[in-house]
Amino acid sequence: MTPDAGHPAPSDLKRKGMIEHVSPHHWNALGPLFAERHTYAANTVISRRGATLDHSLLLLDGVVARSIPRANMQHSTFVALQFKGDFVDLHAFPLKQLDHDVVAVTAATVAVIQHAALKQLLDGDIELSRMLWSLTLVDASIHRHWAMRNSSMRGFARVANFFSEIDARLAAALGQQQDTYTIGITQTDIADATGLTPVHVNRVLRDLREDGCCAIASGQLTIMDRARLHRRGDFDPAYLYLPNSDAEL
Amino acid sequence: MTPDAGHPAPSDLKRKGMIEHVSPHHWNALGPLFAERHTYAANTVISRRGATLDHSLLLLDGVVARSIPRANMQHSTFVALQFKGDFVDLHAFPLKQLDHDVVAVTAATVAVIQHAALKQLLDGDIELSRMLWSLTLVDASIHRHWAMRNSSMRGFARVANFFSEIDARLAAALGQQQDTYTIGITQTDIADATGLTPVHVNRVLRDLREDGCCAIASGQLTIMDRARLHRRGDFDPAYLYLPNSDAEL
DNA sequence: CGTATGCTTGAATCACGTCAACTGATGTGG
DNA sequence: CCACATCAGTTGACGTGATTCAAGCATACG
Repeated sequence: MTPDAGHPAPSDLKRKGMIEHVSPHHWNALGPLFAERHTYAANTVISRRGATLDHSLLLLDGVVARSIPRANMQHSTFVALQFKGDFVDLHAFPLKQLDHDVVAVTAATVAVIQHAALKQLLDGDIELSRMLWSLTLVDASIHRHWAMRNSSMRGFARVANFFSEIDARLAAALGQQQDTYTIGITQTDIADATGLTPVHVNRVLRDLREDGCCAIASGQLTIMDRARLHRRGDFDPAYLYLPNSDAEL
Repeated sequence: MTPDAGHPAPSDLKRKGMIEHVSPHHWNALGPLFAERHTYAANTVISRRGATLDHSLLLLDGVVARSIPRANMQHSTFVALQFKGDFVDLHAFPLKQLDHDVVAVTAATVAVIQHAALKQLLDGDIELSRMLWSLTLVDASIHRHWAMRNSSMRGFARVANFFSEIDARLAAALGQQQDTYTIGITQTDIADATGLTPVHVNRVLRDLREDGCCAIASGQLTIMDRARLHRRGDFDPAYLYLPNSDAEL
């Protein structure tokens, strides 16, 4: 119960973003378990579908995608994007087996936690266990939203909604809303995430720009008119269960 | 540690389907907590998006959908389907707030567990907690697959893959693979689940029938050629993490 | 009976995919 | 340094998968 006492986490480990679902007190216990750091270049595979993992990753910087390769290969679909402060593959702790690839979309640095160490901590801490459970459930909620978005929204609204989500999540990760974010994703990445072709994404981006919603150039996302963007994308952030947010569902 | 001793669960509570992820031993403790039963008529709402729940449901019979209503209303998208043996909204235990509607697609009967009772049990049982965590993670894996399917597969393959999943999950729920299942869903339901229009679903169903894959009539799904269906739908069941399955990812 | 619901089909339209060519920026090796 | 390759982005022309609108036909039901 001693607040903010004990071993301080390494300086690069900020309790910012989705990880805030873990209370400061519990973070004191969890943070120090992230012993290693790793850096991956853009467009490299971090873990492969089917691999058995004995560790999980907390994303410190960059963008990581969970990607399901299609049978024909060549092309794969992103089923989730992770930003700083996100657990990338916490679900591998209970499940062990990955059902998707984990790839670094941009250069990315992660902190590694061994499942053995995590298990030891969680075995004695039912509250923290439930916080981490909740973290994976927020992921699931986002998955549901992605399924909805890519199933039932047309290109224009779809991409608008996608950028609305990125805006909201990056704002949470950085601690404040901004008008421009440096994310470094390409139009092909957006295509993989939205289920459109790169060519069509390009046209939709032009439409969004001309409509005054947002613009993206060389990996820089600029929100030109947030309210308008949300309207176009029919966006309601409730499903993100943002920490420190009093938004009602 | 006493195997299969203690309070027997009510006779309608079978440990069959996804709930098999809970070990028989733990099921002895969990089963009896499902005190009530409820029955819902087809096309009725069980819980609304945004509601705060103090209980969760185990589906005993029928089909239940998790549905995200679109802004225009009128139309909604299914982001998950639940069959017998599935927890419908276990994620409401840690999260409390629902991010989607829960609707009975066919007549459905559920068993109710109060979160208070569940918490009391889980606070003292870290193993069972982790099993239930895993259950929700399998849900998440299925969500990811739905996102992939509805994002990047064309109508024909999409519906073929959808039926492949239903086949595999119902086989697990019933304890054995069958060539025909009585599920009672309409073509409109299939449209909501696959992100196609009911008219197009109708045409795709004709194609699947004429191709010799499968047929669906008055709620009866008939698998005509499973291998062919899987090939057409590019189906690999690994993502379902089926209990008692030694399938590799 | 009439009305509602689910299924089926045709014709027109449109959103999106495909193919292809071209640009500009960056990088590399001879 | 230039020749060349590579990759992200852009745009045009064209084809097609899917939506939309519409009509018709069943079966079930009050």
